[in-house]
Amino acid sequence: MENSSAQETPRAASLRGRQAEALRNDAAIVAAAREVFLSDPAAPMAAVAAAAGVGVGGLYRRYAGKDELLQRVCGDGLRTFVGFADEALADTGDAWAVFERFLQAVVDSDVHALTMRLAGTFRSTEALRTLAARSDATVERLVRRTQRRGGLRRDVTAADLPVLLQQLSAVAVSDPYRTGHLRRRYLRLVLDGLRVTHPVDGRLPGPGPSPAELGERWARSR
Amino acid sequence: MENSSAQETPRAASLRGRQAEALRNDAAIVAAAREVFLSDPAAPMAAVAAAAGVGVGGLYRRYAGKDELLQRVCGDGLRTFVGFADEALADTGDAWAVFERFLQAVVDSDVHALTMRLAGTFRSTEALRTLAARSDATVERLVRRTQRRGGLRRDVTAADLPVLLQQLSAVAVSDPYRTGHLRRRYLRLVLDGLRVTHPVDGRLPGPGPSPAELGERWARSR
DNA sequence: ACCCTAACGGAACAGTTAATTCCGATTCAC
DNA sequence: GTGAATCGGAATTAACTGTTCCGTTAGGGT
Repeated sequence: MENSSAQETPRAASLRGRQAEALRNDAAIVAAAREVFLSDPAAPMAAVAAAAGVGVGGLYRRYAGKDELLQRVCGDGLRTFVGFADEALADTGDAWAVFERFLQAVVDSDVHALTMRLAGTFRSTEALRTLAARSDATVERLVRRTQRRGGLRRDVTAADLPVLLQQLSAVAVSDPYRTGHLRRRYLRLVLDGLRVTHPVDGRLPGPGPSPAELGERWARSR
Repeated sequence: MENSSAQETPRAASLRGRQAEALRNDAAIVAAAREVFLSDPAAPMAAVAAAAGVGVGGLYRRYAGKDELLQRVCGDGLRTFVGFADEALADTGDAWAVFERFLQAVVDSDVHALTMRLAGTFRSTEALRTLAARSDATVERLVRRTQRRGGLRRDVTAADLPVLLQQLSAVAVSDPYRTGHLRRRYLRLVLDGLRVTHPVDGRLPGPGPSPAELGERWARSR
């Protein structure tokens, strides 16, 4: 939806005619790419073009190749994610409620499915990795705060969150609307497992995911 | 591991020489297929052959095509799953403990990952669908019993289980051993969310997955 | 009105991947 | 020693998909 990273967007002023079409296409392409790659991370460029109502030529005029398009989409997703996290951290209301809303927002916006399912699909960039690192740091702080003041169980780590989100994003049916509903359903279940008002029988077994294990997904591929 | 459905296995008696090799290959192929397709449902036949230490020719001597091999592996998995479910249902011990062990076993044996990740990959068969139906019925009974006598929260349905298992099977790192550990970790989390000794704030939102939604996965493809 | 040019759509090209077939070599059974 | 069963893997064939190329179109400046 939004275009945080101006891809050399020409002065956003309202243009008309051919240039207006170009601008519309810019938006359509990113939106289409987001949607298409979301439902199939390995989708062909032609599928993106079709979804955007554009010829493949139009794609290549803007992006040097598939990698670049993927990086753009993935970067947008990561930025949105970090946005949610920052927002949550800035919210000093009830810690647990904030935490819940944060996950809710991430799940609803599908950002995580996007970012994670795409990682490993294309050559990552330094910028992307930096962004990911910042993301991790923010989540880390959020988790700690929620443990301290929000009743989040102590035996989960920040590294568990990406994995939990990844699991949630594995829930998918053909109807995107229903998919959203179902994900919310399982998120609630997970949240109930995460908040331990009354200590349950066992600590979570084994250590959580290590940075290396999470990092596997960001390894450069190809 | 086991070979419930005798694939016209020649009288299991100990043969020797060439036929012994053939028999060994039979086993190696199924085992290799299981392992390979587990880590990559779209793996090429050549990968299975290599893992089995057999030429591709050997594969095609036994299975008419990839579909048939996939059906075999998938069927084996489903049967194992049903086995666990039956076993659980027959166990009249502490209902919750039995339920926990059941999920534990399913997750550990990776059956579900196998069955679900493969569904949709190949042309299903009537036999497979029948087996799936029986599986559903058994799980349904198990869930109801656990709700009645084991403290399983009332707002989950039997249809939630496949989805939860699917989510768990989305947890995967390169090391299969660690993958098992991590899955157990998140299973515990889910279990904590499933058993509600103390009522939590909200009922699970929305209706659970409908049979049709679950069935999508079994739709014939290709 | 009339070109020039930017942008467009999509056909054609080239490289890759993977299912399946085929065949010469191998090895036991008799 | 010979034949039939089995083997391994090269060759074949069919799709698929990223990318390039080019003829067409339509603003917009004069």
